[in-house]
Amino acid sequence: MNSQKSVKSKNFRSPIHKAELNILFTGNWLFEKVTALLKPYGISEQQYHVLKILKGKKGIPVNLQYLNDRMIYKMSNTTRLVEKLRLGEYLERSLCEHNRRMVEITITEEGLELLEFLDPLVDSQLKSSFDNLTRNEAEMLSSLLEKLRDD
Amino acid sequence: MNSQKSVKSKNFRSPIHKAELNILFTGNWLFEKVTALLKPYGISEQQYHVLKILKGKKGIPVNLQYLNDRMIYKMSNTTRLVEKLRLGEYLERSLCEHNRRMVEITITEEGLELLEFLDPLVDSQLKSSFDNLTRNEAEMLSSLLEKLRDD
DNA sequence: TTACAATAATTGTATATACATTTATTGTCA
DNA sequence: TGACAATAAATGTATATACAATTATTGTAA
Repeated sequence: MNSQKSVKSKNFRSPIHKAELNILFTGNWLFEKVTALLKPYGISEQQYHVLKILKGKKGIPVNLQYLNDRMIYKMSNTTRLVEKLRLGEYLERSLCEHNRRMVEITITEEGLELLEFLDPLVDSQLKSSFDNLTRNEAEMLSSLLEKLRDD
Repeated sequence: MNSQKSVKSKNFRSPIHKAELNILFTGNWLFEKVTALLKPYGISEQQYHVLKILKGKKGIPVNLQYLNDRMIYKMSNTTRLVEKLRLGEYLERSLCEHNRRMVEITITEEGLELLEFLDPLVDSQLKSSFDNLTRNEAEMLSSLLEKLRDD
């Protein structure tokens, strides 16, 4: 197995190389934790993320691009990912009447109920994952990462 | 397309949720950059990473577990990933005589030459990706991420 | 020494993902 | 209006990944 808790390499060529590996490792570390937590409920991290976005829209329909722009990983999955959630009846998808190239996606009551059950589990796991950081440190982490990605 | 440059959500439930998304987005953002850079040369980020590890060992053979422990993503790929690099003659794999359950993996001259060509490309891209951060900020980022993952 | 547990790697299989191509619809301008 | 570009989503296909099961080898204890 591969617990991914430490970056094993010791002698980095530069702080940049070290930071890069730390970001990649930590991202995967967090992703695996949430994935493992959701697995028994037959839902992937990506699917959970989509439901959260839909819930955030409070019933206002969104199209595929809107979801795709907010996904952590890439396009083309989104069509199939949404289809899987639809088969589970966690969301509904219909043609947009004003522009029939687009679809209108909304979360269902079942989807909201699933989130009501899953959210406390995910939140408490996330909280314990971040146990080592203060609120302030988490904020500093965010601002460094945002500064890094800034144009 | 999905440029992944910004975390779109504005109203986070907590600094922890915000930091989590920032880590995942930034990790993927960096991963995609390196992947795209390496793609024309027919080598994946993961394969590049394996070659870097082997080069770091300076000829001392390693087994699959050693590689796997240092990979960003998971096991079982490692066998096949190494096999692909072997087919490209970038590494050699042989049975360990002292313990024939294990394999001994070393980088070849071709592998080293490939790195000599790719490293400057990857390094300069990484440098420009981190252009927004000072050396100090990159170090702070690493220490925050290491503190986060710490047991 | 032999049976059985532990270890290292491989293989099978289902699912996920990336990328290019295609289909359907709408916008636009000659 | 009609031709063509642009847009939104779906589809085909190759590759990557996750996970379980299997194979081969070694360690160990009765």
